[in-house]
Amino acid sequence: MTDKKQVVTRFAPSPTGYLHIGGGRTALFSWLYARRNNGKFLLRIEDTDRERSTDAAIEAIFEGLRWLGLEWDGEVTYQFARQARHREVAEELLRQGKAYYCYTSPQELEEMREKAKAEGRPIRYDGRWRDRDPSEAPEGVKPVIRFKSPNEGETIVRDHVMGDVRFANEQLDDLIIVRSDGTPTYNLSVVVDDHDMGVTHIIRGDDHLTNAGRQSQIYAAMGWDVPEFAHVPLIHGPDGAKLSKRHGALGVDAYRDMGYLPEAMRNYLARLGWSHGDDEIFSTEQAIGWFDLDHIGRSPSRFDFAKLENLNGHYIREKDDTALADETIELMQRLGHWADGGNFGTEFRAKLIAAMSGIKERAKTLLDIGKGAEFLRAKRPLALDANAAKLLDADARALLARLTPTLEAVAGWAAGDIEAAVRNFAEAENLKLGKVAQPLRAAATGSSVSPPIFDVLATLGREESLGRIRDQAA
RNA sequence: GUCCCCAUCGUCUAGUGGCCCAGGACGUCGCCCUCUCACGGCGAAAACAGGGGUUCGACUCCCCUUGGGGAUACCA
Repeated sequence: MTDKKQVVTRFAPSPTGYLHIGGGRTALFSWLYARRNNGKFLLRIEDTDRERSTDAAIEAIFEGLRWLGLEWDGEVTYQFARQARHREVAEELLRQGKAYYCYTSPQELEEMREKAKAEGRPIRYDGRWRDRDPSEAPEGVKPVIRFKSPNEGETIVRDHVMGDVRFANEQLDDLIIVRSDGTPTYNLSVVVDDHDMGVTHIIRGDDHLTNAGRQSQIYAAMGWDVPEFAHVPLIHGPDGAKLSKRHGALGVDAYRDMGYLPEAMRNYLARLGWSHGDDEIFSTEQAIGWFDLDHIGRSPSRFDFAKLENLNGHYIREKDDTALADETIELMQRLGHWADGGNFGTEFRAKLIAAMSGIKERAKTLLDIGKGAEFLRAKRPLALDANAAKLLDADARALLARLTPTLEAVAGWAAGDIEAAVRNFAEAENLKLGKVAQPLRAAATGSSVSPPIFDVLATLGREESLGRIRDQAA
């Protein structure tokens, strides 16, 4: 017990679609656990289903992990490429009498299931070839190889999340480890790969919990050490049903496109199903320092956008203005929202950065920042939204006309200069500041909502500001 | 059908027999701040699924019921 092996975790997605949020979280947990223990975090692509695996999906998985900031160690392992090794193990099992050829046809299997179902008996293979002599093999039938699993006793999966899970061995039938076409199946491949890769801790979705029992038996048959297991409950949708593609399960790329920050995603995902006391907001470094398997919850959780948004808003407010500006421009352009030929030159970027502290204060996502920055891109004469139009009634326009000379006379154009002038004006007119500020805001931004109006005017610049105000004055 | 897992506010969760007539966070609702909206501050409503045990004492341990979820493939 003294020579503790280095911790090795892995993330093993099958490339049949984008990297969904549940996968992202398991990857995060595995990554955190490896980093926490100065171990390695490996990536294995389970591409043995040749029909459904695609290169695009593999790329999406890489992209998703990179965006989440989950760098894996070493080379990526492709399971399909290791077929020969998997078959080798199957043959070893065969040699040791721990596996056997089974000539049962799919039709027979089907009948077996029908019958079992009709009689209300458990649906599983009856082991008809388990002890039969190979000489009885029918002509021309390509056999599968089945694992000879113990019939008596029980298999215990010691799970860090679920505790000890016991399976009666009679429940576990002899599973196929090599198909009739000679290709190995999942349960064999995972065991061989995890063993060969030196994986010490398997952290994965709890839909694999029953597999863990079967896999434990294979480890035992080969005389290999069984790794530590941690089966994490799945994430459900807002309606409580399993988060699936039909249920609006989204790829991590979708979250990026919605303007969420990776640091916020990491924080949110870490907190979803895992806890460190009452801590809600913590950095990735803290998560690495704190992460453990014992505080992963056992019950499934639901994905809550409202909380993610709140967290994202927090990280946006914390983030550097320049970085935020650049990321927003990148996102808006990639999404085609700002592809209208509007200026994205250094001038716009500078204005965006200057206005950022005010804009990010009221943004929950990068998309919100984009929206909040519209007033910087707007061209005269400004289009007014409904609220702004309502604000700019005849009285307000007259007020702006009276205000204009005051503004023209402002010496500097810093927010403080403008504010002082406007406050004096309001006082002279015997008006509350709001009565002047709102029409001003409507004229300057075309909206009833914006960052503090004097900041807005300052970043807009003297000429542009006065122009916009004159446009609405009457 | 069979097997396995789960069950605290609407949601994420703290809680590992007495510190809990249950704490935090998001959301919701008030109030304050205020040039709008936000941010921020203060406050409120809001939960131990039900029933049996065990115990001097159960949110915490055991059993049952109910309700969710997962697995039962020559998919992974």
